[in-house]
Order: sequence, then C-alpha cells, then structure tokens
Amino acid sequence: MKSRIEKLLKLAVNELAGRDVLSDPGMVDILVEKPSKKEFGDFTTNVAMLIASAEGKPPRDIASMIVNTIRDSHVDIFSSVEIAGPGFINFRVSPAYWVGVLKDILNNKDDYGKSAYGKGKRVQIEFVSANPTGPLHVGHGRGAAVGDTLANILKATGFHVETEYYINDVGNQMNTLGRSVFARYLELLGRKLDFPEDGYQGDYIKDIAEEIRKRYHDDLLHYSTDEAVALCRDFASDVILEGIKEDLDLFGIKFDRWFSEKVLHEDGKIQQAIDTLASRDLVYNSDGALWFRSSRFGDEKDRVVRKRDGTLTYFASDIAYHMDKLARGYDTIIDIWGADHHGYVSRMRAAVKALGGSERSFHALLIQLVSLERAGRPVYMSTRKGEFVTLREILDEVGKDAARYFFLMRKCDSHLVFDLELAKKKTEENPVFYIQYAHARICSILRKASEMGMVPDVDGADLDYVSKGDDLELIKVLAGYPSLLVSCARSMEPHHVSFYLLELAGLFHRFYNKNKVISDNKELSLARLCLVDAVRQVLVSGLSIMGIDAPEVM
RNA sequence: GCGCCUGUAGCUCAGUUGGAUAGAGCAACGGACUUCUAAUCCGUAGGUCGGGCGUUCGAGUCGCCCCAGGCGCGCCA
Repeated sequence: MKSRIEKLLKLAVNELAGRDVLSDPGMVDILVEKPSKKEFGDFTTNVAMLIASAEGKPPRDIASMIVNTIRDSHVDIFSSVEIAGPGFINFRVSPAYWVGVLKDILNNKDDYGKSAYGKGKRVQIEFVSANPTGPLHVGHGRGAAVGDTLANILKATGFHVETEYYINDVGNQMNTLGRSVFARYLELLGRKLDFPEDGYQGDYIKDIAEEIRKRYHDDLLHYSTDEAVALCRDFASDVILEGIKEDLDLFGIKFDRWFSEKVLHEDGKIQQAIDTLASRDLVYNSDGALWFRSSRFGDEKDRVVRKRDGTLTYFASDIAYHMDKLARGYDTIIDIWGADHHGYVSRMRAAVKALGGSERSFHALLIQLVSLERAGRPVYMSTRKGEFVTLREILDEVGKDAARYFFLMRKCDSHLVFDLELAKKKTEENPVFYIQYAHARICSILRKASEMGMVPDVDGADLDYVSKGDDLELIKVLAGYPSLLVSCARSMEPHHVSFYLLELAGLFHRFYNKNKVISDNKELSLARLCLVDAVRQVLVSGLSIMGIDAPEVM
C-alpha cells in the first residue's frame, strides 16, 4: 500500500514538472509514512513541504497541486485525500481496499508478507563464529538470534541468503586449549603440572580431559609434549565444536556453511591474499614485519599481516576469508560481531575495499553485551574464571522461545538486560508469552467454530462486515506487515518484528475482550473468523521469522 | 588523550530521508469473569527527550561543546 501511494505521488510530481510548474522532480525522495495520529488518516507524506523548501514556494500551494493531480488520475482506493497542517497530504484508504487486503492475506497464506524487495540479490551473513575453545555463552546467543532472524527477514523480502559460521580453529588460543586440556589430563593421572597461566578454567576442560583419559588411558605420557598437546587440542576442538552445534540446534539454528580457518591455511589461501595485495603494492616491510596499507582505505593506520617472527596475524586470515567471500560473488556481505570488536570494523572494511569490494557491499553489525538478571538482581559473569553463563543454561532454564524473543527485543547495538525470571513468567508481563497466548486464543476460537460447523472461508464470507471499527483496526495493522519486513531488511534491524508482534497481539486481546467472534449473527461470525484467522496467520509468520513456536493450546 | 556505542516516564525500551499535541510494555493506583482461554481487558497517573549553544518555517532526530555509563585504541585472539 505504502509503495503504491509512493508511485502515485511520483507520477503526480513528474506530471507537475512536465507542465513546468516545478523545476526538478528528481531532487526529493518521496516517502509515505504512517501519521502520528489516527485522525490524520491512514498514510501521510511531506513531499509538498520538501518541494516547497527546494522551490521556495508555499507548501500548501504545492500540496494542492499534487492533490488535484492525484484526483484527476481517478484512483479509487482513497476515501479522502486532504491537505493539513503546514502542508502534509493525508490519505484515507477506502474500506473496500482494506477488505481486499484481508482477502489477500487469506489467499496468500504463508506467503503473505513476502516481497520481491531484494530482487534476488545474494547476501552472505556470517554470525556466532565463536572460537571452539569453550561452549557458547549468552552473548553468542544474542548474536545467533539476531543473525538467524535477519537471515529469515532477508529471505522473506526476496534476497538469496547464505548463512555461515567461521571457525577460528587455528592459532594461539587453540594451543592454549590443548595445553589446558593436557594439564587436566596429567592431573587425572596423578601427575602434577602447573596449569597454564592463560589456560581455560571451565569444568568442561576437565570433562574433555576425562574423555581423553578413557580413550587413550595413559598413552599420552609416552608422547612428546608437543604431540600430546596437539592431540588434546584437536580432540578438544572437535568435542567443543560438536557441543556448539548441538546448542545451536537446540536454539533452532542451522548454518548453510561451516568455514574452517585451518582450511584457509592448508589451501594456501592466506598467502594468496597477501600476494594479491602485494601485486597491487598494498603491503610493505617495516620493522621486520609485513604491513597492509589499510590507511589508504579509510583505516586509522596500517596493520600488520605478518609478524616479525614470521607468523601471520589473525587479521591476515580475515583478509583471506573475506577475499574468499568476495570471490563467491555476493552482492552484500554481513558480519555480525560482538561490540568489543568495533575497533576491527574499519580495518576489515579497508581490506574488503582493497580487494575490490564496494563500499556498500560490506556491513558489520555489532552486538552489544547482554547482562543477566534474576528478578531484578544481577547475575555476575566472569569469563576469566570460567564462570560464564552458557547459552545452554539459558535454554535449559527459559526455553528456546523466550530466549530468542528476549535477544531480539532490543536494537542490537544497545545493552540488553535479560531477566531470567521474567522470561519464565506465564503472564502478560512476559511479552513472548503474551504473543503466544494471543495465538492460542485464536486457535481456541477456531476450534470452537469448527465444532459448530463454521470454518474461515474467504469466498464464503461477506467481509464487508469487518470493514469498520475494531475489526478494521486489526486489518490495518495486518496490512502493515509486508512493509514492516521490508523496513527491517533495509535497516538490517530485526528487533522491529518483536515490537510489531506485541502490538498485533495487544490489539487482538483488546478486540477479543470487547467483541465476540462467534455470535448469533452468522454473517458477522463468518467474517470475523476470517479476520482472526488472518491475525493468526501473521502471528505465525512473524514468530516463525524470529524462530519462535506458535502453540495452539496453552 | 583519540575513536565508537548508549543516555527519552519510577523500570526496560520504541520513535524509519528533520514534520503535526513525544509513544509502548512493565511497575503503581482504581475497576471488569453467568463469557469464544480473566495466562486477558478497561481506566488513572506519569516527561526540562543527559545539559548548553547553533542550523531552519519546524530538532528526540542534524552540527559543535560539555556531562555520565560502556567498549575499543597490540607485531593479542
């Protein structure tokens, strides 16, 4: 609807320009939005004011010319088009149009809300990408929920999406993992060895050591330390990665691709990336290290890719990894990182640009910290001591649905306070419960109707019965669903879906308390069954985009 | 010191290229079950949009300067 009005406005503005009333029609973006007050109508635009300030003419005059042009085009979807305030043009859409929307929803079923906005462009989205040195914690959970939901939104709006998890399975932290596990292994065999200073402290390290002891008994004592550490490292990495996959599975997340950093090394891709940069004179030697001229591409300073000791930096792998992504020909690359990596964004963007990616093809979304509370009291976490709260613990305590909803109820770059008690509550205080309850209520109504021999039937019902009052309010919110998804896709902000569903559920609960769906009025009942079925459909659709179940009975 | 993010009702937060009298949920207070699920709903109250200056017809939104909190500024990952 919104885009339809935008097209009409564009035609009108172009026509005025053709009649020399206006000079340059292309200079303003036409934007239609929802007015701040219901009294102002269903849609509004400020184009007249924008043109007026560009042309130096009175806004209301421009507005009236636009309105007359639209009236002349004999479009019958409006019940009124008015000029208001300083020069807004307000549109009120006719009831017949809204009824058409309702039919559209019911006929399109699960496809309602989907659009071709993305035009099939290929988007690659990488998220979680936690090192296989320990289980996923709460922060990874937020990144996972945001990434997966964004992927779903982009799919629904016509993008071709691929999701990917990058495994940092090489480097110092992996050796530290190996040494930590080996130390615990020796401990199990009664040998005392100093635990590495920077070692991983969690109990899961001990569990892994125990598994190694069960399988290899004391064999490792006969290995060289390097061999033993390497075995522990690889064993632990495999076990932990399996655990991560299990956790993600419980969280409802499947990746299209798991990309190993180790493979990049083995295939010589990192050297290739450096060679590529070198061939463009974008690296140089200094102080015995090899530097990438990232400052030429907007970074604050140049960055080292090969250290003086000959080893490669983490950044070098990332350059190679992103070169690989670019080679795969995506139109857009989205990386989702923890907010503590924000210092990394400009150098990564520089690398992408240096490798031929466009300014707009690379996006880094930063996920702010999650702090946990239990009924208002903070739950403290310390990764260093291994006392972090894992994603698994959250899932075990509050369940997948609540966890996913809570992770998505804030803009991703604001801090999130996750209250575990609230997430478990079965009352209206808990938004995810409130939304699911609305869905279950509708299912209950549909069951009852079905027992009475009534089913929602678009063609059999006279939908004019629901084209006014509270019924119409529901249709209007349902009608906004497709453009909501487009707006989420454009801004890459999935959190709006959670707000939308809360609004829709609230509107339904109010409707329910005020109006009977099944009543003595058979015609009205049949029409309202269609209406609530449409609400149910959109609730299911929105929840499924967020990866949340829609129970039929609660 | 430099950079990024955040600052909106008691709490947690929305607010889409600058637009009409700044919104929601929770908490608080007062009400509604002979009912398709009261696990819900209705009503009341709640604000110097961190502060200041500026840009303009118009600023929560843009610019500059302060204040507060978080994070980042390695040949660490």
